[in-house]
Amino acid sequence: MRATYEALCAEGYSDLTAQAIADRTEKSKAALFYHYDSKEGLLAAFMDYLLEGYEHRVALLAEYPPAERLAAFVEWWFSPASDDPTGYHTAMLELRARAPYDERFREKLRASDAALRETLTDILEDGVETGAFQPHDSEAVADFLLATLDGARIRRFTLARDAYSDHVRAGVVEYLHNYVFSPDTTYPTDPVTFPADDRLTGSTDTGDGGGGAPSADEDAR
Amino acid sequence: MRATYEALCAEGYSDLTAQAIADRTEKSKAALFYHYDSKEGLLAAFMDYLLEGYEHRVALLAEYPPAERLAAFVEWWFSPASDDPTGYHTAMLELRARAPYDERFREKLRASDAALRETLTDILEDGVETGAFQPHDSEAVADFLLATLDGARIRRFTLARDAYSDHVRAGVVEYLHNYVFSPDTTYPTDPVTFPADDRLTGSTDTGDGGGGAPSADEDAR
Amino acid sequence: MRATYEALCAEGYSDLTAQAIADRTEKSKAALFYHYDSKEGLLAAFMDYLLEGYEHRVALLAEYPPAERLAAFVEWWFSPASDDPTGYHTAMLELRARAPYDERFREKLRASDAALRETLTDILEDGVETGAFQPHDSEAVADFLLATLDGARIRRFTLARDAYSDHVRAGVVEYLHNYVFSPDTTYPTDPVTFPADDRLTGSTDTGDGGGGAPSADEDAR
Amino acid sequence: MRATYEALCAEGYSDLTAQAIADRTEKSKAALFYHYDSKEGLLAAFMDYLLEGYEHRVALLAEYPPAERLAAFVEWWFSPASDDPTGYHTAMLELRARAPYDERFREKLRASDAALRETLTDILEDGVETGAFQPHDSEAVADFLLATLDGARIRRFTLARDAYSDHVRAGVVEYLHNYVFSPDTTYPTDPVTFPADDRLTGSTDTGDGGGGAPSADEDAR
DNA sequence: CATGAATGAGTATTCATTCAT
DNA sequence: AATGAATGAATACTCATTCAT
Repeated sequence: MRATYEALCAEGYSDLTAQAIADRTEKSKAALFYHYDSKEGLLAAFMDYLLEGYEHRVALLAEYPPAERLAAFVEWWFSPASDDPTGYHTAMLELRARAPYDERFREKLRASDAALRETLTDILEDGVETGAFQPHDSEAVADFLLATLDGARIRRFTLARDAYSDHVRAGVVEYLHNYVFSPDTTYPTDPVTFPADDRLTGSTDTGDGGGGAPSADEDAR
Repeated sequence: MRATYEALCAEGYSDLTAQAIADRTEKSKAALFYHYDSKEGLLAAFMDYLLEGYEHRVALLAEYPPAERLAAFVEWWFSPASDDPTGYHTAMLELRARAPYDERFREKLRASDAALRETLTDILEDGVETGAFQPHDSEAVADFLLATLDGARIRRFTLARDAYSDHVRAGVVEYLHNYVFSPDTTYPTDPVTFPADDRLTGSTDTGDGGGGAPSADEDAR
Repeated sequence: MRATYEALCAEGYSDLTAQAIADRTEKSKAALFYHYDSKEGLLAAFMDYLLEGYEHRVALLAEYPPAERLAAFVEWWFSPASDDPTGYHTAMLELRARAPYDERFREKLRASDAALRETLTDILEDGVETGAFQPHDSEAVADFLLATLDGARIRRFTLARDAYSDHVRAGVVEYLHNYVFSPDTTYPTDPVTFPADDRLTGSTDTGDGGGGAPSADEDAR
Repeated sequence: MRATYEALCAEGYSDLTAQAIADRTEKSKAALFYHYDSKEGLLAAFMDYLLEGYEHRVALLAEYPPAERLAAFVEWWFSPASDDPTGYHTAMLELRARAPYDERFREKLRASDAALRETLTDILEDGVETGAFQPHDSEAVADFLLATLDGARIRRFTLARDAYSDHVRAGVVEYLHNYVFSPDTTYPTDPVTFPADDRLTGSTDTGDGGGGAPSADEDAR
């Protein structure tokens, strides 16, 4: 899985070869095909692996108050990828772009999207319950936020124009204050960091989160 | 160019072969390489072609009042692609995803993005001038809107979940009323249609707009 | 051996993989190589196994009168394979075709051929002794008959033209009457059935013959 | 076609690789796939090529009297292959053995078989007309003869026991005298040689026939 | 005995690109 | 300007065989 991750970052999806993955392993290319039925099968497994990781990481935030969690989630999309900024997200974008042609990927992508939406709606509903958020249609808000955050991230790394991000972040914060937060709730200036997937990053630790290379595609890695 | 468009729609970017393009031409594959230095060069030319088309089409809207133009622009992103919904957008997304690996594409993409932003800021500033819009930071608004619209479209066709779009559109309209429109401006219920690129669609004409398969990537086709 | 037989029927010789054989076993593929030095070695053993079976089955006919045995032998070649008509014979034909390239197979094939010829010459000589057959060169007759019968069977299943068989059978019967049978001997209308190899068929028994899927290649299975 | 022939002789069918064919060409392996859609397609074309050759060669015999032609045909099956005795026939046998698995081959094989049968029935009927042959069922005789001749040839080269051939030939001649020839017709001692396919043999010439490597499978090369 | 894991050496096929004509 | 033919370099996937356990 890790070799797959690294190869994906380095080569991108469409240039990804079985050899490139094997090269990042101690095993041979043939070993890959012994364990997975095909390159696609391997990638499907990889997507499952990412999703599992995402769900685990989200769970780590459960204790925090809704506003804090929401901010952590939002900031996560804007955080500069540490290791391989373009690499991973680009690869993931290619993968998303291939989904329409591949049944298997489409499913995985949907599952990841569902996970992201659920994360958001959970937070939003929690907030309403605790009174931190005003009553609202959590599904609608989640969809709007995801579109904006997803679009912002994609644009950031495909256009390599970090400047855009500030405008979008400001817009999002404003939106939240206007439609989501209760009058006395404010957007946390320095929220918890959304935990990174430390199975993929060279050496992370932390317990409170860690920086990592946050990001969430439909794949919600 | 048209053959390229069709091949791209039919095969997707990563499956696109020089042969597939030539097959949609009266000439041979070798002729492609006589006129373009490489497959990438051909695609770069195609992106230029799209951009030209976009600029021409935007110009057609110049006469309309700002609110009308803004609504036309917004709706354009949500319009269901008539001909080949997935095909074209998917291909374009793949292409965008490849940009980080290709200098040439990156440039084209930036140019397209600039064109889109300029379209928006032009409209926004026009609106402020005519009083239809309240004073605001047009660059910030443009960036926020583009992120949201782009994200919404990408998510629509990669996840094939049309439902999302309504939530996003509603959010955008709300946003416009809150931050852009003057108190007495309202979002046009049935705005002009953003003109389609009739060089690529079977046979369009119109002057007022035409239906077409609107869409605008960073590529602003 | 049985797994080998089944795999051979199902896959044909040239598509036969060690895995396919192992799959029809309770053991692993590696176990195959523990017991046999190579795939070819396994097949060589299989050919021995077939030959043994053949010899055992021929012995069961010893009691019958020569004309009866001869007819049983002849009819055997024309009998429609019950289970897997094409499968087995085809596989065997492939195997025979590979013989020229493999010393080991060639030997086995010769042994099988020798067994077949001996069966025939035994019958023919018995018949001369008992007076049922006229004096003749049993070796020559055996060779002629085997060529005809072998050719007929091969043509039947490679061309899938059952019609041919009747012409050949008629020709053979005529030949026998002319050159082999004594004036008062006639070709038995309903001779004993040549015994099938009940180690390979689902569950046969019989002593008097049994139906089975008779056939005899040079391999004389 | 010639490279295919040579590769087939040298490697056999199941070991036949595209590379092996290309190696016998001045072109590259890729060139093979430029001209043929697949290895199988190439072989299918090869079989057509053989059939064409066969038909052309048969035509060359048209002038000879029936008995002469019949003997030429019969002897052809017994003629020792000059160039590559085992090679070619073996390869063809493998190919025949693969036919049950391949629609395309099956068709070609049937066509070849039909050509062989027609050759025989034509000769037989001609003979009856000219009075050289007694009246008989030419289809039945053709089927019987083909089975015997085909079986004889297959057995000869898979068992490498030339001795058998004499017995079979004698049987065939006897059969012909008994069932086909008119009382005053005799089997020509030294008939015309069935023409070889000089497109495949290194350097043939002759006009009367030439020795070549006669043989006729269902493939009737 | 048995096996899960692993692999080296293939194999057909693809494709952007070239080039003689 | 155009092309049919050709190709080198890849690429996913296969398989008989090995081996540590």
